[in-house]
Amino acid sequence: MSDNHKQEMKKISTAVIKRLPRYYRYLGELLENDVVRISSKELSQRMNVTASQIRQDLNNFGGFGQQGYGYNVEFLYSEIGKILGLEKTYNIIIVGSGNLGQALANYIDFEKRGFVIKGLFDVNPRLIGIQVRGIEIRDIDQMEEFVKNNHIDIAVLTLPKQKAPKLANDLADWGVKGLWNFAPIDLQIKNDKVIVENVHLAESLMTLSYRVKDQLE
Amino acid sequence: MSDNHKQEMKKISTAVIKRLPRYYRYLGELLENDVVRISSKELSQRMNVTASQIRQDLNNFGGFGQQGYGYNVEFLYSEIGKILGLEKTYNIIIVGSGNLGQALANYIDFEKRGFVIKGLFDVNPRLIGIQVRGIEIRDIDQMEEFVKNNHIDIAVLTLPKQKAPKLANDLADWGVKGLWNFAPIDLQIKNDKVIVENVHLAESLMTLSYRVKDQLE
DNA sequence: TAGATTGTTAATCGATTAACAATC
DNA sequence: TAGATTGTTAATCGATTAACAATC
Repeated sequence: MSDNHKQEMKKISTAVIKRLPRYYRYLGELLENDVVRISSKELSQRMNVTASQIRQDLNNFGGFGQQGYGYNVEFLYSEIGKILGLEKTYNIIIVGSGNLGQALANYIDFEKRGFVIKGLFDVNPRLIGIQVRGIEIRDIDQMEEFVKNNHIDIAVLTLPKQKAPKLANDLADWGVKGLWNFAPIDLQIKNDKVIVENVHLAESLMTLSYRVKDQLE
Repeated sequence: MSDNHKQEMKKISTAVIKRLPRYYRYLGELLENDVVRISSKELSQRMNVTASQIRQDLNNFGGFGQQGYGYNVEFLYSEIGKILGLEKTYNIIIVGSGNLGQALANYIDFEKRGFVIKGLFDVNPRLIGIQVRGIEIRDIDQMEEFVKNNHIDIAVLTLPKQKAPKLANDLADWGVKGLWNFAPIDLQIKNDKVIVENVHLAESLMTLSYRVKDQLE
């Protein structure tokens, strides 16, 4: 409890939070390779960051290591998992069941981490009724009832940008806590408790072209 | 030329570069709405950033505005497009034609920006031969020849992480300049001229769960 | 105990914001 | 010309790195 309190006191910067999943990934790989302990120095060399940064980042959340020894891989992996909220289960719907929505629905890995896809929705009559991973694509008209009855925590928005703002606000009103937004737009949600995480693929590709353009023959 | 020189002198920070596509998006929307001019102040209010930051960011690349007037929307849009390399054409292949690869292949928007999908590849015999947007999925064995003959600039990696490191290095050897990597791994390419842009979807979802977890009932 | 390595404070570096002279 | 707004320098803020005492 007091630890939790501490967390809420000194606001963790987004820079730190965005590095946590990468630590988690490296620790998972070490775990798979039966590595028992690792020092910040060795991890920093593998990850190409400074040992200082690793220690600073972790100490935002508590002291997970031991002087003279380093960090126990299994313990640290599990602790970072908890920090990231991966010990919980999230009920998810996918809003927009086109190619990208279906691709995400098929990502088995998400389910492993506790993200459970409860429903898929679309407006397109040709998609409605189709099953993806055993889940039927439903008419978006049924979404309000579905969200309210199935305790949906997160909605994945894989739909055209025109439809995103209205639906995002509706979903927030219906009690959804997080939006994973793939539409190329900045959502303004009236309910300011709702968390939005954006994946702007087009923007990612543009930063690539920025760096590639001078290499072209 | 001297402008170009200037650019190469003072290294532009990645923070700036990652903001450019967002400016580009907002300017594109203004353009669609026939807005002719905009001041850094008004743009800053719409985008929820400081006017100072906008002016600083832009002045890394030159003076695109005019005192007392602001910025001409069409001109600035076009200039940022050039900075991002969007006036060029990039030949692309998609390596791994599962759900995500096919979803990206179907993204019409990329083609609009000059990213032209030339080929799709996979190891799975059940996928080979299928057409996506009129492009046949080929056996990955044919990829080397294809890359060398078709002047491929960018490869999209939508394949399992086990296969990514070897193929990434092969592609670099065959002359590919950029890798848009969706595999959950940090690629180490021997040829250090090759640019890697990562889209780690699982990590994005984890930063969402980090922020959502305390909101759960 | 001696050596290793953390947790944490202090120093540095870089990015953001503020201010304002230049100028359209 | 007067008002508006840029481009740019200076000030502030925050994030990263270095250093080291604490301690396993």
